[in-house]
Amino acid sequence: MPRIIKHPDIRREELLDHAQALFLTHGYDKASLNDVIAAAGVSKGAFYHYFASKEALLEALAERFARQALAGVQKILDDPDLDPLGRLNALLAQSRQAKIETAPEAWALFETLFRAENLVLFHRINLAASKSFSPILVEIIRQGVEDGTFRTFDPEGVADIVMQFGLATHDVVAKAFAGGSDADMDIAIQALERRVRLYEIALDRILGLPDGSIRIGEPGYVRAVMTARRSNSAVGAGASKDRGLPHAHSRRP
Amino acid sequence: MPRIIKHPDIRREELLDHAQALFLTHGYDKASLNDVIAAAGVSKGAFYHYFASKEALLEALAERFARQALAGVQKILDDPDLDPLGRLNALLAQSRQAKIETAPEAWALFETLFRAENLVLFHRINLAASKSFSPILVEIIRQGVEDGTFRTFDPEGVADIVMQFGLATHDVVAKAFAGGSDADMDIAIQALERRVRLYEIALDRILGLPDGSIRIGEPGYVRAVMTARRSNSAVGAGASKDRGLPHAHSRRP
DNA sequence: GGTATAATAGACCGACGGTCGAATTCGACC
DNA sequence: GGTCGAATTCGACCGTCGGTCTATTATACC
Repeated sequence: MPRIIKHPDIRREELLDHAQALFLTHGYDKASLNDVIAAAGVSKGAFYHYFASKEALLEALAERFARQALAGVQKILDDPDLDPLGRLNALLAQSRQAKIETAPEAWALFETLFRAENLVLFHRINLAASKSFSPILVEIIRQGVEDGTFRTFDPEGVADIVMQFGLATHDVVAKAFAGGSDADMDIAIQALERRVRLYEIALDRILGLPDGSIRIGEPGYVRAVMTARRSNSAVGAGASKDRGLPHAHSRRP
Repeated sequence: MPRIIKHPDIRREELLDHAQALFLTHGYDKASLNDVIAAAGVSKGAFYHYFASKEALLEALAERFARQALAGVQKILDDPDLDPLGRLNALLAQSRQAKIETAPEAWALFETLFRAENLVLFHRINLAASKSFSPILVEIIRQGVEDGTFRTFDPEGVADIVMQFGLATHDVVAKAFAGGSDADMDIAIQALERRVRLYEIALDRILGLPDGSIRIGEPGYVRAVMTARRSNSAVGAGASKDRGLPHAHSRRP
């Protein structure tokens, strides 16, 4: 076996890239370390030179996600023309945008794999993301309270609720995909639109705003997301039961 | 090894009991099947006679939890004298009561173990519990909307939010315990009381009720819970780093 | 008492995450 | 350009894991 040496940062990023792809498509638990190093074309020793454990790899991946997410909203945070409500709305809109664009691998194999297997992965990502976003949201809400836009006594608590709603949306979408037929799909889409509207109004009221102030997404955006994904997965994944892991040996179900 | 035969239902419950204790104290992932069968005094063969897999054991455990929780609120559901708001409040009060009383093992070893390791376990329990409780909450809210007590267009969504708040409280409590010193503790308690009040008001407003209608817990209940737990754990668990699993062999960290 | 079936035991399996010492390459300094 | 220590890479190896399998014993029923 020829020995290949790359710049440490490159190797590390490569490992993260392949790990991300495998974790998203097959789940953290089911994608083995051997899968990851095989995909990355690297030996065990090399892997453990960069990461202390499989867990540490997960941690690093979650951090990278959070960092990217934070970078994605930097423009909104820096915009001096936005008032707190405008900033909050921009943030929510960006967050839904990110849900569509990032991690297309996950969406591609959504129906069979999403829920149970990616639990751990998403929890870690959300944990890291929350840690980054919580202070930002808190500051926005605090400013809004100060200038009289928002009325609440607990900015931290409201920030948590905002993030909860974000996660819950993700959950509900996942549940809808798990459903199945196209007829179910249509019902699910309507339920989701309704849910988004509910979250908007709930936030309005929690923040003491007139109904209709908070806008998570334009009407119809759920349908746009879901139909887009559906056609993607029809092309890429098909109905194959084969998980297609790069294993030398088969694995029992 | 002498051969012991017990009534099947007894064995099954015993296995669930020991699994529950081990899963709660050490986490689903870190408590191995060998740990479980050693604690229960049963062979591998016997275990796999009752459960198809470790995963199935987790599933059964979650279902048992959900069943017990449901039984715990049956009186509230059957009470014909309660109006929707009274029933919802009674349910929320009972839920917080249950959080204190059930699973004392978990509370006893809270600070070191709770969060990361029980992720999977709690997710399954919550999944099972949600499946049981969701229709109940939906029906209560639906009735409240019908008789004009509540004002919302999405009972299912509101029910989800109620359950989310329940989970979030659990999360926030966990985070507080992870803290440490008694000084932190006091700050954490105040933060929690504030959070509970926020959830109350948030639900009031989401349901279109006057502020102060929803009562999750009397003022001071958070402190009561946390100080009670603290003295328990001081007696039972101490500061030992030894995890005390019934292993024949040591396990690397 | 025989016999089918449920229950139990535990040796065994392949895969897993992780460790380790040896081998190779790189960068800095002379 | 030779030398040397650190960084990097390799892959055989380890103990444990969840799970399978065969054998054996208890139980229920005829």
